[in-house]
Amino acid sequence: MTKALPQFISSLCTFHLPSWVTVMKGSSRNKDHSAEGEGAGKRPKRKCLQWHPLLAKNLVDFLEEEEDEEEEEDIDKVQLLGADGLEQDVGEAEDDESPEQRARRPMNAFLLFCKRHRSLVRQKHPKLDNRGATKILADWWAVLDPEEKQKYTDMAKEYKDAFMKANPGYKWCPTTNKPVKSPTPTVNPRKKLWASPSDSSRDLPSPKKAKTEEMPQLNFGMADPTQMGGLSMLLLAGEHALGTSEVSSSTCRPDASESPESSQKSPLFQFAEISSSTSQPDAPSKQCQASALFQFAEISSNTSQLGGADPVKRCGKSALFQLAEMCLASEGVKMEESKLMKAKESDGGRIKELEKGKEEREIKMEKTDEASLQKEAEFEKSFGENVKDSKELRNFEELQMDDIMAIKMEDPKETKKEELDEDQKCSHFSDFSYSASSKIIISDVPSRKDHMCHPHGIMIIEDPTTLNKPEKLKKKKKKSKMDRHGNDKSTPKKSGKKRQSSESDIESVMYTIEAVAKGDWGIEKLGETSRKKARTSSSGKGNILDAKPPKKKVKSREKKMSKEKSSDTTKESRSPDLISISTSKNISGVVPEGVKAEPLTPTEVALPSSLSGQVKPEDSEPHRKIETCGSRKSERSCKGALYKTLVSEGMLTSLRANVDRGKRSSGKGNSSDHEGCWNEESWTFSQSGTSGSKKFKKTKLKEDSLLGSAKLDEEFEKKFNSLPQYSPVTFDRKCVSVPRKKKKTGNMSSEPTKTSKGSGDKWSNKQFFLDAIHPAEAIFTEDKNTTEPAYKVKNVPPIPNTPEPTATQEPLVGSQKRKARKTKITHLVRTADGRVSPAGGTLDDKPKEQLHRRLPKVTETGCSDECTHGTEAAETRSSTPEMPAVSAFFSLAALAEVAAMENVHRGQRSTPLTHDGQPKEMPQAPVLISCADQ
DNA sequence: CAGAATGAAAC
DNA sequence: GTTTCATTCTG
Repeated sequence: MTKALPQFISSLCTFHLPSWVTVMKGSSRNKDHSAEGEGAGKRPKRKCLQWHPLLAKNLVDFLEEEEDEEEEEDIDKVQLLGADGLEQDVGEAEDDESPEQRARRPMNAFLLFCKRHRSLVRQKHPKLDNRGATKILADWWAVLDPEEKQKYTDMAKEYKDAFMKANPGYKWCPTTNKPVKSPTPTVNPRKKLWASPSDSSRDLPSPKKAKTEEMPQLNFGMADPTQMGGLSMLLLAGEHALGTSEVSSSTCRPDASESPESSQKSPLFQFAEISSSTSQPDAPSKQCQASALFQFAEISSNTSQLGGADPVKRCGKSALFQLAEMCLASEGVKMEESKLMKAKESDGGRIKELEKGKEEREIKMEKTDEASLQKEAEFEKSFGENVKDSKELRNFEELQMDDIMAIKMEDPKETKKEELDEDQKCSHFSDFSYSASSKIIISDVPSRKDHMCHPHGIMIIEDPTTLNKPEKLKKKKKKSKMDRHGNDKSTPKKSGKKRQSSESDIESVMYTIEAVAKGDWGIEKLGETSRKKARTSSSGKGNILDAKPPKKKVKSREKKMSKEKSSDTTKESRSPDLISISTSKNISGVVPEGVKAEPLTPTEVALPSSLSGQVKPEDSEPHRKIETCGSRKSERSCKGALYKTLVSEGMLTSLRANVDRGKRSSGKGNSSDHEGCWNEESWTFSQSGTSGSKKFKKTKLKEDSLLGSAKLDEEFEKKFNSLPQYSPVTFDRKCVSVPRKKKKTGNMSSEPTKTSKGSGDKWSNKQFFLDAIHPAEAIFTEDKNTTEPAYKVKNVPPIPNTPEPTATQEPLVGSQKRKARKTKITHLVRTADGRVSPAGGTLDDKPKEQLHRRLPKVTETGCSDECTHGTEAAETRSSTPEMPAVSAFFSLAALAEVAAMENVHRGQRSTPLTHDGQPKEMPQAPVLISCADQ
């Protein structure tokens, strides 16, 4: 059972929203979903948070129920489930179910590495089975640069520490005692759940925890408020969501504020602490921890349980939640802004940016006031109505969510109507979104600097290289911006600043966005952007692509809104970027004058909506609806918007997931093109993470977006994502002579097959290709190919690794025996193939030496997605910087993916692989272009 | 479900 | 020193 459940869960996770949605509809069935979503038919994998016991449980419950009733009112079920799950999680957390739930022991460095690179390996060697892949991974690991390795080791340690904190009593494995899981512990003090705060809290006191060392360090106390940024943001968001009451005081963060010590600790720690600390307060604490799915469920359920639900909301991670918040955002905007301001200030955010942000804020504020007032009024009304309908929904968010859900549930008709409504909604949304965007911008800027906010963004925080980000952004947007600039210049105030420095670029972008936002907000000004969008969209052939982009935009906007509040999920992060991008694109693409403020008429506003609507026939009507938008419709529209957003997102997530999976599957099976493309993409995504900034990988993104999983989870993921991912090429290179064979492990005798396989692989192809190009140092070049630009730089930092490290590394420890044995053997083999290294001794000397050259991180390769942008991104690359821009990339990447997907479906693919190593880029690029330009 | 890998913990 | 188990999935 347990296993099955986990997979199931995992599958859900993968699908996330989409799956959810489907489920909602009733189609569902996990398995089926997997099939659908995955397309390739791969198994659902569970990426999500397997290790999260709670999640598992919840999910399971959730799933089960869904399965059972599926169609019925999801909400109800969800509620039930949610309630159960939550309660259990929270309350029971500890003993809880014991067996299955026991937290999984934290992964060690190698496992992390494997997790992160397995996909790559698989891509490279589609034919290999996991075992083979594992072997290769082991080879890579062996070759991996000490420094790089250290990263993983550190991460593992951190992870472990956090884990331990969360589950003080956790015992790894009772070696002999198998009962470890539930039984032994009787109550098991250790729940192992990351999230379960209660547990931790409880556990902490009593237990000494396995390792005192860790314990002492970690105090429950929260990090400093300032540093807490992210958390504070979350909290705020949550509060905001809840009642929006006076969060201001909370800025610092409600409960857990305490130990400053933790401040320095890694986010994971903090989260752990927080979670633990939170646990005490109440049930609410769980919220955070609750899995995204769970949250969703709850939300969908309407928050049937007010109390229980609340907590969840706070987390606000879930996309839905955020979306809901978006709607509410209008209200909260002011509040948030003030908060943000505080937070930012406290953080000591950027001066310039802050200033700008302030200015913007002010502007917003003004406009916002007006717009917000109206909107608020509408929303309130809608909410009120909804409340009635929905019953007891306290939170607007919940309400909205419910509505959405309900909508989905209700009927196709409804959906259609909603769609229509959406148009109206769109108009509203556009406004909101704009406002949101403006806010977002602000928040983003500071956030980057700060550390905080975005859950994912956190990663970014640390990196000082905010500059890089800007650069990336610049580059990415430059194109569009370039155009804009001309226009923008015309824009008032800030124009001067914008360009001046790289930062200025970002700023400029922001600016443009803001300007747009302003325009939107200020009805007076009218959304220039909206117009633009409309045009763009209109201009768009109305093709699917076109249609999607608009959606995305909408989403992004919405997300932005949400961000403000929650500033959480990766999605959000993306969305902002996307938004910005989209906006920029739009702007550029659209009329230059747009910026200039021409009053938008409602109709125009409608246009965007129409865009979205284009897909459907009803587009024409939007205008009318706009009029109606007033009360209910606004709400409905909102819902619809949310719904769409969700769907779209879900689509994205699913697409990504598919892509990921698809790569594998496809890779195996067929089209090299796709594979290449996908692979690269995946890389890219992963790559972005490398820098340490948070990059989102597809998977993670997926996860994040949908789940908004527990903070810890998120943190973990973020961190995990941040871990550098190396391109296979690198390894190959490192290994070069030796390596490949190694990989094959079987090598001589056994497995030529692998090699042969490898050759077959895309990668191999690429490599070959690369090799051809740059025989000697293909590696770097390879990267280049993929990403072209940046790699080198990274690589450059050559590290003089001396052979020593190798030797030093060698020190086998622990399981060394096995290792030694195996390794020796392996090595021998390897040596045989390539060079002979001392059989016994340092096996890897050679490889290591080679390795020493650092592996270029794959990071940027992903950029390729966006082609144009890609290069830019690559630039960012070099130092594993924070890659703030990454998010943007990501978003772009996501878009690209989607586009690619579509293209694929269409069959348009540009010739993929044919080109050098850029297969993926190629295809994507066109797509992007289309999207962007159009 | 076994199994490939590594690492860490618990015996 | 040995045994478990963590992740990932194919066969």
